[in-house]
Amino acid sequence: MVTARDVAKRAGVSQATVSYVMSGSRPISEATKKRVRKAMDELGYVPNINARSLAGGKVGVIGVLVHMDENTDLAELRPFLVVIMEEARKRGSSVMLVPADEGIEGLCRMVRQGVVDGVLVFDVEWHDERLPEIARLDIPVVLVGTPENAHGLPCVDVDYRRVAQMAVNRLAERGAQRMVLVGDWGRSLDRYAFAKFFASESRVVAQVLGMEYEIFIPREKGWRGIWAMKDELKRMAQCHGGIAVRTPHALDSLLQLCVEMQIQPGRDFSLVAVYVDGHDEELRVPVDNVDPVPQSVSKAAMGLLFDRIDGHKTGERLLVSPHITIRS
Amino acid sequence: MVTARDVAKRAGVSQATVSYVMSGSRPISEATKKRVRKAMDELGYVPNINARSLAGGKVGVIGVLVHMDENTDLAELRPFLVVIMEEARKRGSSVMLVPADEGIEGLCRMVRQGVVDGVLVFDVEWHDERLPEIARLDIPVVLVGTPENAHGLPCVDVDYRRVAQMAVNRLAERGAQRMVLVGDWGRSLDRYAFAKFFASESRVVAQVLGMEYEIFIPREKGWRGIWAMKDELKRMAQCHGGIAVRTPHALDSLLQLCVEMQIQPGRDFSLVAVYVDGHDEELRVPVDNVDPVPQSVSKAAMGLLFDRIDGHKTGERLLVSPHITIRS
DNA sequence: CTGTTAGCGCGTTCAG
DNA sequence: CTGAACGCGCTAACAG
Repeated sequence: MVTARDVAKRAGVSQATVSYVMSGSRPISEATKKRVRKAMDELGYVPNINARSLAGGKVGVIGVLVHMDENTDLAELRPFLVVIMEEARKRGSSVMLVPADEGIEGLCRMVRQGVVDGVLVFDVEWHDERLPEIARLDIPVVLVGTPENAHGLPCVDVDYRRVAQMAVNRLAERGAQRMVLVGDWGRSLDRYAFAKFFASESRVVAQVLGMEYEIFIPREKGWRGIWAMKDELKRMAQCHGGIAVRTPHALDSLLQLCVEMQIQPGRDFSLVAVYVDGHDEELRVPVDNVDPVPQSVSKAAMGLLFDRIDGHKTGERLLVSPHITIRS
Repeated sequence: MVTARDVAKRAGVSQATVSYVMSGSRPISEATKKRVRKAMDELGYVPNINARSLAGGKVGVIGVLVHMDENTDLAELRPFLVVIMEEARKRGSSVMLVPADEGIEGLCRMVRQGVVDGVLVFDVEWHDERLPEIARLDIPVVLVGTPENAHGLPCVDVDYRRVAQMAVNRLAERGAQRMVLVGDWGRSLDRYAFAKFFASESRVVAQVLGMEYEIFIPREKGWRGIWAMKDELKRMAQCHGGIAVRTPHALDSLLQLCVEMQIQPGRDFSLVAVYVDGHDEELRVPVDNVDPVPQSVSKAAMGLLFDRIDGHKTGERLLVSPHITIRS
């Protein structure tokens, strides 16, 4: 293993100088900097992360706390993860997945072991019992999502109110007098802020616009849950109502149901769904969508996290604007 | 931070003794062991991973090299990841995702930095140019997949030949005289061993059983690619042929096409798909499936990896048996 | 501007 | 069976 001492020897400086060249925490003359850099290159030097962290430096690892059980859809996590890893790499860090299913002991252990510089917390619930403990951890943390009480932790989320507004407005534009919101199986509306406020805000907007408003929560997982919407769908087709779908899975099933019932979204009723741009390629028909911009959300979250890690206490709360695409 | 020295002080022993109690690398009397353990619990002691690794121990981190770009389906990775993290946790390790899209420099850096004890390599291609370099890394590595030349690295994979045999046999059982293999968009058949051998072996089996054999590779992503099978599907319904589908995505689209064309799988033609048990809940109709048992594969891979990490050089190659479920 | 030195927390000798 | 002492590679405070 090539150590900093080897580099120092080769560059004819002290080992500490090598360290300062890397961290920049002390002014070093251009000449020596260049010599040291050259020596590093020639020897293929890579600083040992463990030694660095032991001596009080950064580890270069970001922890990402996520659910990983059978019911979670890792596909939804993908756009977040892609950006997170990209941003991490830009700053010379790596990403570590921390499963959240067995409580946060794992997280606590990792933090106390000194494996991570900071943590991004996903799947933050509206009433999230983990937060007090996480807040006590005393390392940089950013929540992705919105809890009722953040316990002083910074949050980043998509502006769920605007998501709802955009969706409902679109249905109204298309002339719907009546709308149904299709939720997600197995998750109570009150569990996550996004679902909660999407529902409440869309109800408000619908009311303001004089639309009838209904919520449909599938009682079963997958296709069967949506199948139960059959009658509702027929009704929507008769009155040319509007349907707002909150998850890609539900949308897929709904579209299948439409084919089966020979009902055509866009013609027989209006349809808006919340899904990430790009998912439309999987769809058989164009469906207007509000993109919850996971890329922007995670980018913002990483920005905040690295600010914290670097010692700057910046903003506490960030709401990212979604955007809508008309495809029908 | 609670250190081993603190524990030692409280237990009335030396720091070294604490270390020995943990590693078991030297016999310690039951009495002192108990005292030390108690002190650890009372203080909430967690050994510092960085110090441990610096002193020559393990880091407790497993790297997982995966593709993370727009085209990869993270959902397919989930069953693997779930088991990997479970197995890692059982052995007191954590899991680190290493993106493979920008080459393996990232991996090399991490290994030399000493961040990981071992690496699991996913998305191993048949001709994989990364392998020589990975082999030179000189840390425990296990490949998940099958390359033409493993460069001495151990591999774990599902027995793709048996997958093909099971699928084709099932179609034959159902009386199909003609079969079509539906592949995956955007990936050449020769890129991954699984696709390659699934195709070649199913062709062989079909031939032996006297079936006509055809391969269909979608030319476009998502729904549109499968749409092009329209005529073929009609033909299959006429002669009651069989279709074997290699990916869940293609299966979903195919089922939609069936609804649209009022063709019923199981009645009008026979259908077998490769998908993980559990995905059937998302399906509108029951479809026989060969489960490529990602759980078993990753469990085996982790077993091999930890053997390597612990210094035992065990088996070089492991093929895990798939299993078929008749649902129609 | 640079060199010297003292730890960081743990594993592992070597004396007892 | 135990305890003191050394060193892993690096950062940061202290001296020039």
